[in-house]
Amino acid sequence: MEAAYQAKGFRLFKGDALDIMRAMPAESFDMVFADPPYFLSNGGFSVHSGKRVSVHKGGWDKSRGVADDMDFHRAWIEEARRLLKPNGTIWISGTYHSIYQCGYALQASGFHMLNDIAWFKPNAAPNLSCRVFTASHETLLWARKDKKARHYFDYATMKNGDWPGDKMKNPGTQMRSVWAVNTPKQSEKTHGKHPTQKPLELLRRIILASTPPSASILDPFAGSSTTGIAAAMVGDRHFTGIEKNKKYIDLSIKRHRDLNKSPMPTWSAPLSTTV
Amino acid sequence: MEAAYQAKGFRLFKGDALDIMRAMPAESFDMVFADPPYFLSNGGFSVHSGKRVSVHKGGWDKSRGVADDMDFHRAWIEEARRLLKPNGTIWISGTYHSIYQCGYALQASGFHMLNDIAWFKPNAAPNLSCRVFTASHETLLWARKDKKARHYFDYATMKNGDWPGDKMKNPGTQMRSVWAVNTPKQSEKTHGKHPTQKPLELLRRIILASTPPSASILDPFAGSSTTGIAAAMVGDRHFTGIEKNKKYIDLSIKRHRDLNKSPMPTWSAPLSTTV
DNA sequence: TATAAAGGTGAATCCGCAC
DNA sequence: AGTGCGGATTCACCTTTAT
Repeated sequence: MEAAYQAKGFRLFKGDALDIMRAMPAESFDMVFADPPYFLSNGGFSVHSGKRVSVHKGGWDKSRGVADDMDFHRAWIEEARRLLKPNGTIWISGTYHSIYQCGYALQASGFHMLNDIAWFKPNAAPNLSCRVFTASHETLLWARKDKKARHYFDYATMKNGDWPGDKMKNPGTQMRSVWAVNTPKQSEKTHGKHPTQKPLELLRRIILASTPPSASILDPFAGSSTTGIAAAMVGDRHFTGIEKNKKYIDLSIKRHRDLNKSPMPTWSAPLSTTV
Repeated sequence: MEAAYQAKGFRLFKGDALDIMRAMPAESFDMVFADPPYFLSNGGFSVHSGKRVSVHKGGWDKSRGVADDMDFHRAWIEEARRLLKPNGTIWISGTYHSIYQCGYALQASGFHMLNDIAWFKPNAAPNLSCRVFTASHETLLWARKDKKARHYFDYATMKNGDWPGDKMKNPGTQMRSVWAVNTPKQSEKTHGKHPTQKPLELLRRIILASTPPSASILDPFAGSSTTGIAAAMVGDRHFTGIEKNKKYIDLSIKRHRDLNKSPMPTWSAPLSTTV
């Protein structure tokens, strides 16, 4: 299996997430960050793959769409579990369209939930229908491989670090399960934009919180590789991304090359290494 | 079936939620609010009921506890669905221990998710282990019976109403999916306290948002009946509560009688009826 | 200042099955 | 039968922050 792009601490594979994950050796990663696609079953996205085999044996879903989506989420989550080191952790982001399926699949496949995070987006778009509340947050799940495992958590950096723009974070107190982080500004979109692109600040926080230096990180639905860019900016992390769409592979490569043009890392080292 | 307590717009049934729900006629309620128990399967709480029959046919849960809990949630959620009027809605509250199972069961049984709300608790207890983020929010799911239904939503009151203490709510703008509401203060606990007692302010918001005047509301896990007390304070709502524990039935009755001692309702009528 | 908080960790203990 | 191991449970202790 050949990488579509390979650089120091940063490699990309082009293709189906499940196929490529299955070709990787077990227990390869310290952390997985995944922002899985949703609306698999109805018109919105056509991410159906011929390789998707139905493993859903419950049959009590009244909605075929929900059951199909659940098959998909169970499959990639179990594969991610195989690829994680014993003390590794997984992050999954999503809205209510997919996060309840992912959360249940996570717990059902043996993961032990550590936190669910409400990522509050102060600059989210208003609701136009005026029939529901304005969706202004997204959920992040954080879990370890099983109840007994010992995960990494940089408590000191989370508590004492600098978290620009987060009005919810009281300096010098514990970081809570609600984070206020704006969605990417125009300055982060100069290369073009993936539809669900995450802010670098969000990934910075996730990487610093849950991975030690030299950790290896997998993002099976990499998009424009915000996870990898954030890892490179934090420094001393090994990123592996999988992305099916050539356009986003190219965008990822461009973002990484542009990053390396500027010799100085954008972010300082984790606070905990100096305290 | 006889109510344990009956007053104007407020009645309580004592017993198992599933049993009592099954004895009620279909399409009886405009709204269901439920804060279901969790940790059903392990030692923490002994809420096991001999009546619980395993209907789980999937078998792909690696954890028996997760599968057992899922059986329970599926059963009461399907019963709640039967009891809802066609345009009725359901609210479910929970932490990550149960909310992903509830959310998936909701979607799998045909409900259409309207919102998930992150209820941020600014005064939540700190985390003692220092191994994870401080859990300071709870999730509320809001869904209607199916995709085609037409639900009630008091947009104007949510947008323009007075929401004391919520630093996230910008006056005169749409209400968002993140709410800041403190957990009950001592003044609300004078009668004693249910372990998961919700603040009246939270239920006030839920009732005003999702029920018109004269609506009938069911809370199958009523606890100390915060839902019913809030409904009485909002006014012109019919509350039905189910609670298994005599201690909380008694507490509920006491709260309701004390409320009626004060002749003036605590809250003014919904803003939208006067605007 | 004392208190409360549906807490998390990890070592010790207990239990049940395999050899 | 006795030993050994893995899995499940128990419990003392860790340490924080809003009120």
